[in-house]
This record gives sequence, C-alpha cells and structure tokens, in this order.
Amino acid sequence: MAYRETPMVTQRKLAQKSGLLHAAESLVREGGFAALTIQAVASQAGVGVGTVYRYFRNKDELSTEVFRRATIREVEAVKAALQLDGSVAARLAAAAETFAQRAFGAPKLAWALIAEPVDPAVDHARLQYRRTYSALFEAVIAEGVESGVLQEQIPSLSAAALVGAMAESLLGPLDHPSCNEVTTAALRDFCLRAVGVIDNS
Amino acid sequence: MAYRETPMVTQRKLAQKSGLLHAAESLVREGGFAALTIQAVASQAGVGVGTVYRYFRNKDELSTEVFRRATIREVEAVKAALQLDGSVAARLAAAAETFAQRAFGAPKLAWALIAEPVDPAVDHARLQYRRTYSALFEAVIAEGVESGVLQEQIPSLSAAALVGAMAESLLGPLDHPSCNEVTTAALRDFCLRAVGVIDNS
DNA sequence: CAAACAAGTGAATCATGATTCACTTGTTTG
DNA sequence: CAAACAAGTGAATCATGATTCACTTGTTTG
Repeated sequence: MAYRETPMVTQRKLAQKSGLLHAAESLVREGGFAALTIQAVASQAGVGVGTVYRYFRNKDELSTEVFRRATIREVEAVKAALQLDGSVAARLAAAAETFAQRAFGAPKLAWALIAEPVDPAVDHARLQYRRTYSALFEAVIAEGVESGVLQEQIPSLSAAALVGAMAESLLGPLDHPSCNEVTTAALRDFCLRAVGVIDNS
Repeated sequence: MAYRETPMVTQRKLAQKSGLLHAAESLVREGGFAALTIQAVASQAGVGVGTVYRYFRNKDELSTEVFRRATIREVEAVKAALQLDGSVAARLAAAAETFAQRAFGAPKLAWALIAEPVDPAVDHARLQYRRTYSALFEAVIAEGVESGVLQEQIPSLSAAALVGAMAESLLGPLDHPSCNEVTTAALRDFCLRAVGVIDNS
C-alpha cells in the first residue's frame, strides 16, 4: 500500500506554513522587508533553511505572501469604512481616519507596506494593491459626483491622488510620532476638501 | 620637477566625468535605474569599467548623482512656477501643471525618479527631494493660510499630501498615455480643491 | 629622450543572500 | 518490523553585479 498523508500530517504542514508566515511577518514588523531573509525566517521559526523551501517555491513567493496578507487586512478595514452607512463625505472621512489610525498603530509595518524599498516582486504587489485601494475610492467618488454631493472631477484620477496623499503625508509623522489625532484629522480634512464636498448646510 | 596636471588634462577629465554622467542618464531615460550598471555605463561611454571608478567612488555615488541632477531640474521648474507673480492659487496651479507636463514629456525618466524600485542610496535621495518639494509647497500654503485665501490647515501635512497626490496620480497616466492635457487639468483642480482655495468671486 | 606620474583597462575576485542536494529523520502501510 | 515515502537539514554552490588590481598607455617635466 502506498504512503498517504494522514490528517495529522496535513495539520502539521498547515501549522508549519502558517508558523513560517508568522515568523516572516514578525521580522517585517521589526525591521521591514530588509530583515526578511530566508536564514532569519528559518531561525525565527526554529527550522532549517531547506525547510522554508518546502513551503515556498522561492523568496519572492514568501515575501509577496507576507505583503499580501498584511495589506489585505488594511484594505478590508478601509473598505469597511467606505461601506458604512452615511453620506459619501462621512464614508470618505471614515476611510481616511481608519487608514491613518491603523498606520499609527503599527508604524514600522505601515512604512514597510507603504514606502520601504523592496524587491521588484513585492513592489509589483504594492502597485496592485494601490490600484485596489484606488478602485474602492473611485467607486465612492463616482457615486458622490453622480449624486451631486461632490464637485465634478475624474474619479479615477482623484482616487489615485487620494491614495498618494494618504500614503505620502503619513511618512513624516510615522517616524516622528507627534500627535496622531491631530494628524489624522488634518489628513481627513485634506481628503474631504480634495474631493470637493459640496457643503449645502 | 614633479608632474602637474595641465589645463588640457583637467579639461579632459571634466569632459570624461560629464560624459559618464550623460551616458548614465541616457541609460536611465531608456530603462530606468535597473538599466544603470557599471558595465553598461562604461560601454555606453566607450571606456573600460575601471575608468568609471576613477570618477566615482562607487556605484551609489554615480546613481545618486544621476538622480540628483535629473531631480534638481524638476525641482527648479516647480520652484519657478511657485515663484511666479500671481495669487497663491495661481502659483499652486502653475506648479501642478508644470510637474505634470514635464513628467509627460519624459515618462520613463519621470517614472524612474518618482516610483521605480531603486537602491537604498537612491531611495534616500528620493526621500530628501520629496522633502524639498514639500518645503516649497509648504511655504506657499502657509502664505495662503495666513493671508486668508486658503482654508485653515497644517501646511506641512498638506504639502506632503500634495506631493504624494501629484506623484501617485500620474503613475497610471504615465504608462497608459491618454490625453495629457485633461489629466494635467484634473490634477491641478484636485490640488486647488485640496488646499481649500477660498473663492470670493 | 627618460624618469615620474596619472589615466585607462578588463579579467579575476569578492560580497551577499538565495538556492540546491545528498543525506538524515519521521510517518505510513501491510 | 521493514519497505516506501515525505519532511527536515545545513554546508556547499550558485547568481549577479560591484569592485579591485597588476598592468598598459598617455602626459608632463627637466
């Protein structure tokens, strides 16, 4: 009879892979993607380097996966804010605040995801997710323009600009942590003005 | 009597260095910083690799210098626009338009300067120049806030956000070149709204 | 011209991590 | 238990460009 993987082994393999991903993410949280070497992941996870290659085809696959998982959490949080009940302006405000607050909650990780120089493969994933963010904002901006609560504009361009503004404006505050509340509010206000909220009070 | 460099030799050395920088920049214009290898620079300039090391301590010094020279041209153009006669709004509009139009004039170079994944040394220079841009905008925004033609805001944050918005929003258009005029105008309008131009017409 | 020096050369070496692979250890089945 | 297989191992190898250095060529001076 042939060898067949038992549930126990399957379980262990899943745990091992997830352990490697956790080890990798914790390295990135501490030292950015520069700290993510196969050696470091292996020793952090308490296995040999060869073992890492049983779970990931190569380093790009591992780093990209770490990036993807961390970024998806952020995207989902922003997405949830944009889908809250409320006016277009209120939802955009919530999204900007969510993005900023979460970044301040894990500054090094935020920096790694947003701006650290990384391998081309990870950078490619970064561009993809910028487009994902952009698409989320674009939909809400388009809705606002159509319903007349935002000024006339090209939603796709405004959305990309918004993503750029949110990312770049946090770079300074992220490593000179001043008053996060004030920064968050200022960024939110910048975004609201930028999309031209029509105030009919 | 000791050997002493004659003016002719000094001349030739200056020309050689400038030739190497030209060769390097033309490589970047074509293929970004990824195309900037010492081998390529040497063969493009028609010299041996060893010669490159007589003019630049190492690769970082060369790439950083190429980046610096190209970026300074852009910074100066934006600076000039911001120092034009005219209202705060008009100057900010001119700056955004200048930035966009120049980017469309040399898309690959713009991409290399703005967003290409590069060595840490070049990336460090990039961060520096983002701060330079930011400082230019910050001064004008602060002026606008003080004179009451812009809404209340934190000039340093708004300035950084503006720089991020300009950079990010062009990334898409730069490689799917659509109608540059429309994009430029839309970016300008975004920036003007973002800084809260108070319209007292 | 020849001594003294600097510029130019490119094959060989180095540096940094990723990746491999021959081997060991653990699991499954009859 | 032993055959059949997969997981785990880490020292050795590889890949990619940067960098060096022993040597050649050109320049300057008396």
